[in-house]
Amino acid sequence: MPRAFLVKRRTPPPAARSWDELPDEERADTYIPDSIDCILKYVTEDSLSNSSSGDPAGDSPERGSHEVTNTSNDLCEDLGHPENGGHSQENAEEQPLDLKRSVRSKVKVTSGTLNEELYSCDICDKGFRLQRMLNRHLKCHNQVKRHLCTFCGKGFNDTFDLKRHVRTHTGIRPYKCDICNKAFTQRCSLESHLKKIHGVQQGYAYKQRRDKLFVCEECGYTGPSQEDLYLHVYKGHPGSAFLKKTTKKLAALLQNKITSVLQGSPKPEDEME
DNA sequence: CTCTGCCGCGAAACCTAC
DNA sequence: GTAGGTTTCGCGGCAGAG
Repeated sequence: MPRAFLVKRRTPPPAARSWDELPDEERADTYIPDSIDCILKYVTEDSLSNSSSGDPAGDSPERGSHEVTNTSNDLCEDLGHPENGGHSQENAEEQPLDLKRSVRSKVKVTSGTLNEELYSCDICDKGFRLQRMLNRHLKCHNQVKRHLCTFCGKGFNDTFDLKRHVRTHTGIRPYKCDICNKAFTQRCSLESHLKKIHGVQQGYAYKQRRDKLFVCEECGYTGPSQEDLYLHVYKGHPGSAFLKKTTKKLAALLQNKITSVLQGSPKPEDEME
């Protein structure tokens, strides 16, 4: 197996990804990047303060994403400058590579009948069965990327795309091979690995949903249920945005169970306020 | 009903061994 | 240069929340 998969070297960030030097089996399930604070600080102080075209009203430091007005190409150009996006000179040399990625275009041929597609995109003529699908598709053509990576400044249209991307910075790899302990950031990577390396064929139908994996983006902990994850975050990361985002109804439901589990354990600090 | 988070699929890019 | 496995990400579809 090529060692590149154990020690990633493609795009080292300004602050070294020390966690990437660990073997997968050591970092797979619970992995806390110890330099995450310095990275966030670096980005916050250097890039955000210098981006005069930013969104000062909407950028809370606690937010995982930011409203941005960069175009994707503009963004790539900006990232080439150390003062805008936190890239070092070393990374600036790799910028052509990033640029290639950013302009990568995909021509995806979607199977299915076009006869029932009543809503078509004026820009690319792609057709959709539902208006809301067209509305969502139009975001793809929108130059404004709503969700900005706090590590590298790259923008995404989708929060999940950002969340998935951030794992490349944090080193969190929730999907672990039971056979060789190698870990992956995405499920399809694990399934591809299982199929090619171990010859394990997944027994799922096309597009069949797998069991949801509940991942703590703070440390990489994975739980079998939302309740389990909530309990983990509640105890281990009381200041996590995850707790704030959990709906009140669900939180109340989980809180009752957690209370019975903890049986009088002290509340987290921010809950005490 | 709309919005949005999450998911899987697919493909380009990447990396190392040979 | 090529092969083969991995990484990364764009995007359509689905489903739950509001």
